[in-house]
Amino acid sequence: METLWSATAPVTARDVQDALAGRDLATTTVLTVLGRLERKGLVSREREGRAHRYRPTASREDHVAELMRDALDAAPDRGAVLARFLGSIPADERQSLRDLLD
Amino acid sequence: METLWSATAPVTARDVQDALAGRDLATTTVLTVLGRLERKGLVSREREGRAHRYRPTASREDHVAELMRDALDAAPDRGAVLARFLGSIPADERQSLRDLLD
DNA sequence: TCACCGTTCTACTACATGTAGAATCGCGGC
DNA sequence: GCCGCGATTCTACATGTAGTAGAACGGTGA
Repeated sequence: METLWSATAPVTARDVQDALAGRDLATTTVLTVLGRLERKGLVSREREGRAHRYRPTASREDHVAELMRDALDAAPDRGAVLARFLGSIPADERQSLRDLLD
Repeated sequence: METLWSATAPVTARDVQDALAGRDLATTTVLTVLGRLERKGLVSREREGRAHRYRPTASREDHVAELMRDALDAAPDRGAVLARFLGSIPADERQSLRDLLD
């Protein structure tokens, strides 16, 4: 996912493999993982000639925000969770939140 | 974890088993799970006679808040995540956040 | 037509989780 | 002093997911 998110345009499996050259992965490994990510709805793909181009279905930021909401949804007392969450982040981020809320 | 969080006082394995009577679990099953939760630091226990009493190490709210932070920490652009997060929760919760920030 | 690239199918390892039997350990009653 | 019984520990099996990759297949350009 990091590779897809870092790319500015939809990438091919080959691109991903090249981007992860340090890990020396087989082509099929990359394809398998991309296929699983597609099954999970994290990426979509479109045919381009013989190959496919893969793109994330959501930005990294949207994805993380969704994870945060999923966590929040797991608690009955959402207000209490939010209070504790606010208490656990740096003060300057609390300020950012204030700004964002205006 | 839900059972432990719902309890007002530390509980024994037997208590958990009774609370989950609908699932008809073997005693050892409950003990195994409690042991694994302890290994992961989610519960602590103290001896009481022949048995142990288990308690969550964090409240459900603290736990969920921590999950939210863990998610947030996975993103490079925290501000962007927070912005999207705010946009994805109900308006009245945004208001709660404003109140909490004061 | 044939080699090759990308894809699909299948498979193996490692690990987490849900479940539970077998073995053990210690305390209260006889 | 010994025994039974409840609580614990150890071990084990099934299932699901993630990481990895080989084998087989299908279309396209030379």
